[in-house]
Amino acid sequence: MTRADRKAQTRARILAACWHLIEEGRGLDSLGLREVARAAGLAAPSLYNHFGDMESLGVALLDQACFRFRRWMTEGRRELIKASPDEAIALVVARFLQYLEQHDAEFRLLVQQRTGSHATYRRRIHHELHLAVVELGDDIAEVVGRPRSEGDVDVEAEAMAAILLGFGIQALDIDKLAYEQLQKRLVVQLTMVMQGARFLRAVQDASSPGK
Amino acid sequence: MTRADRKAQTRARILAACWHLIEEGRGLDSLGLREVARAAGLAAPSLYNHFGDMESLGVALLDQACFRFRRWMTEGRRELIKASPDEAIALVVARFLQYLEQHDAEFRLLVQQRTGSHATYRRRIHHELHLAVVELGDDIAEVVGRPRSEGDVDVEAEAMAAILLGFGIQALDIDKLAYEQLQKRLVVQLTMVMQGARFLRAVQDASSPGK
DNA sequence: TGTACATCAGTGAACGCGCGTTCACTGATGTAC
DNA sequence: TGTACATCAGTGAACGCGCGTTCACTGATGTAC
Repeated sequence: MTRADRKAQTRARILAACWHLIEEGRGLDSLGLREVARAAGLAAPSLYNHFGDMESLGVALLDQACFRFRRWMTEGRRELIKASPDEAIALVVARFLQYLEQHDAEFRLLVQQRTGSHATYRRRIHHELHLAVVELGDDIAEVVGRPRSEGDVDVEAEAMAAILLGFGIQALDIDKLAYEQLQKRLVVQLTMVMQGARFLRAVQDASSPGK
Repeated sequence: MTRADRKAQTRARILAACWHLIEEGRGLDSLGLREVARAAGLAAPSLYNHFGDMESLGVALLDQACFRFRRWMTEGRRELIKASPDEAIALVVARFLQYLEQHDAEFRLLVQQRTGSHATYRRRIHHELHLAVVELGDDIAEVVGRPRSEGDVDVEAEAMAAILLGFGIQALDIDKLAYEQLQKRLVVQLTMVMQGARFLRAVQDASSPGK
């Protein structure tokens, strides 16, 4: 095993140690250098061989979280675009719920830092969420069989994303019973957006007929 | 001026100093005891005459923020319940935008701590937001002229609240131009929810006719 | 293949600093008689 | 109203602690000849 391999391995061990701490409920802001080093089985100064400072460690963690989130949501796209509108909502919800169950620490980190004190982190997350919204908009355009004219599907996708995020944030703090009730409401709320968007498109078509 | 008055005054000065720091972009987690004392013109240990520890200072700040938010949103209710559905959305949006412009530091604190590491803070904020959602649900029930049966207006209100909060969070980080574009989308998104909810009520009435 | 040298991941000790909190004390305000 | 005492908001000094970061150093790995 080459030296570069060992280094990459140590770096991965550091990040894994961070995720372990985060899964125990810690936030990015409260992760201490020595604490991370200890959890990774290293002396404190060794971290500087892998990250210039604590901030770039934070960036690395957020990049991981963003990447995994988007990959997770895009992996379901193939089934999505074949579905009917109602099925599509069920698919998106199911996929998102799975994500929350399997990656709740990452999700918590994302929504925490989305409103955190660190502008660099915030911007990165906003950017990634925006990309996710656009992709969801693409899928909606497919499902309803429309070209994505004037970005109006993005408006619909953004509303759905806000509802999904709001649900996820609430889900971080509730027990299983409340969770299942909330879940039913989530589907209803997304259906409201979908039906409302359909209504608005119909109104728009009526006012400017013949394309 | 009595001694109790002086004490209350000092307490208010401490809280005001905190808000001043928060308005400069600071978060609750990074507010230091000495820093707050300095900003309030006090020696550090004096804070302990007013707050048992830093956590209860945080609670006091969040209580202020929650109280002002709810008061702000409920003060507009009188006009709201006389409005038509479309007017109602415009009124809610206008009121919320005013709140954001005039209390953006408080709003930032609320959404930060809603997902923060401090469970006490989170629960308090969830509770207050839930009350605000219920009140919005009451107003919706008035506007659409329905009894609030089975809490379905709450589902609608919750969706709208999620969209409003999502907007507010994005608004914390964008320039004026993007803000105005986002604002138009906000109205459209809330309209989607409203129309979608109306559609779902119609479906429900059709499937169980005669009450 | 063997040797001399360069690289560099990891280390232990130390830096200055601010953290939240405690303590004994001061002195003005309030209270009892 | 005057006096003796109690209360208590505010203070300066000190507590132990962990923070992020720097530095000179070690020793194994990699490289050039």
